[in-house]
Amino acid sequence: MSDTKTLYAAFAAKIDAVLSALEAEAVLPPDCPRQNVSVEPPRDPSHGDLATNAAMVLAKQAKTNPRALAEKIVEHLTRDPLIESAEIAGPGFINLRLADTAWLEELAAIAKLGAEYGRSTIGAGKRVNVEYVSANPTGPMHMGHCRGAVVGDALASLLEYAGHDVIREYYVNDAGGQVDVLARSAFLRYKEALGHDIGAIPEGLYPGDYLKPVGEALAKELGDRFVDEPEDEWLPIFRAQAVTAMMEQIRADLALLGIKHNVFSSEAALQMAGKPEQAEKWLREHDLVYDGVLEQPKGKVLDDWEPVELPLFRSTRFGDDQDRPIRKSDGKWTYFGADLAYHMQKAEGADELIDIWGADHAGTVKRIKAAVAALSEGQGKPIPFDVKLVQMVQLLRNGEPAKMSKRSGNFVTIADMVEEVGKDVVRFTMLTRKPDAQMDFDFAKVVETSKDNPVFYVQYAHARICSTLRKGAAEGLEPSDADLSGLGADEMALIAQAAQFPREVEAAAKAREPHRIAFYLYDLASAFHSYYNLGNDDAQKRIILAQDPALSAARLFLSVQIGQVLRNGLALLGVDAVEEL
RNA sequence: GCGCCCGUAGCUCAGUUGGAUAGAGCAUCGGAUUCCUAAUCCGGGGGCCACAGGUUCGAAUCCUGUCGGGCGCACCA
Repeated sequence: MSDTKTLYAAFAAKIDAVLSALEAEAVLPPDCPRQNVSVEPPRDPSHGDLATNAAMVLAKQAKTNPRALAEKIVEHLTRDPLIESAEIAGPGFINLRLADTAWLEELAAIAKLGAEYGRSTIGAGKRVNVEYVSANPTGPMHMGHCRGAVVGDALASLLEYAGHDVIREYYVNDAGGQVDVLARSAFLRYKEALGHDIGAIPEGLYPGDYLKPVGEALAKELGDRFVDEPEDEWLPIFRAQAVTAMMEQIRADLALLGIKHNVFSSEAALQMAGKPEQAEKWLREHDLVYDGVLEQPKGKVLDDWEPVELPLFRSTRFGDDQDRPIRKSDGKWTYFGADLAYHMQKAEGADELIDIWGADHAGTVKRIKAAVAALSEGQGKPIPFDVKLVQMVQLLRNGEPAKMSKRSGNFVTIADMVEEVGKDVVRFTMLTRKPDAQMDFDFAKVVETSKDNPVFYVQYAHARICSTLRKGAAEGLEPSDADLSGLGADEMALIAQAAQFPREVEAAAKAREPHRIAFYLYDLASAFHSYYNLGNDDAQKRIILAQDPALSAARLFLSVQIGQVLRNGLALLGVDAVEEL
């Protein structure tokens, strides 16, 4: 698809071609490494539209100084009609200024590609499994899950847009002790629904009201026959029912944020299928699991410490502090033991794995990465595996930290949040900082100063474009590219900003950092607002000019394309591109 | 005590994976609406990129150490 190659990629290719020509002329030695050669828009716009460091990087190999080499490169570049000027600056940068036709070609590309403008093929043929949220099915989604959910969803969309085949997966922890606690809590609510006085919810059980409907449903379905039965009789039934109910709740909560997974994997099913046993067997055969006794951790006093022999994974071989148990002393799997088998299961259906975890699990990254590396390499299919940590969100309400513990039953749910400030605000805010830095989310502040929220700024730019088009149509002016000759420097600058979108998509996808798209959209919106406001100082610069229909049509055409890029970016973030505010 | 993450304007944060004179928003000061949405725009002031070394043509970015904040540290998930 060379005809749809985006502008920055095309110019990078041109410079590459020049370097090849110089190799042919023996100015450069053959096959000299070029991976450090960059072609990017310079930070300072006065340096031109594009800059390359090629001369500085390659001067040594050419056995000359950067400026001398730069002159040779410039000589070639100036032959290109799309390059208006090429100047050598500073220590040896080559600054290029592009001809208007180059920008107008890009504008045409946006018009032609529409929603596909920005889509990349860098991930073609790669199937990536992104696992995110994976909250325990013990209650509604709360703010502690929110950031990882939004970041994971946006990352999945971004990778898809960059050409990957993406699996959006949720791991359901329906096999551990927490879901037994859930079942016991549901049992109490069941008795309550049948008219028994249950008093206060005992310490250690989930006190939240959200289990009341679950208890009522159980009472309706099962009647009173389990009320006086021993736990063994009812626990599996109550557990299954409660987990199902919680997962329905969680799916509904995620839907409020516009999040949908396509695979839900059950930990219980994984264990039923004997996957952890298979993994253990293989690990033991390769001396990666052995029976041993852990030492008491230093720096922490444990009253109830007892040395026990457990099957341990040799994670210390991979830089971990301690070897890690894969089974508990009762013979059941630890979370880690099941999790490593789960990762092997995911690896069977993907070329690459990404997990989005909360930073409170940072301490477990080494062991799981070690296990995946050991198993996948040992089984002949080394698999790239990345754990992205999202840092804690400190949620404040009226200046006071809000509790976010499920056990307390006193938490701010995602449903509350979306109802109060809206999906778009929640999503955009979570994506307007890099995920590995802590953030404060002051509830009251977001509500009060919502007009200062960047999401409105970007949406306003889009809405403004829509309203301008409506206004134009009312005056009989329609966007058209029939005559773009009236477009000048102001318009070219705006196109240049839009033209960066494909680069940003690729850079963000490579770095697995969806927040970059949010910042880019802010910049693009800002460029459009500036452009729009030129018309306030100089009436000739307004988009709609009744006395000049050709120029109006061209400017409206430009506006349509800017709106398109805004829509494409907002779609990646899962934020609506509204037509009116 | 150990491991991981972070430290950039008064505040909240970006910084194109090592590039040129470090940028936005809020706050502050000063301007722009008989005119396409002023939820916007233009301009001023504000910096030892926590600190100290190192790597190189070049460091906020990479390495080492120190200080400060967060998270975690047996068979909980």
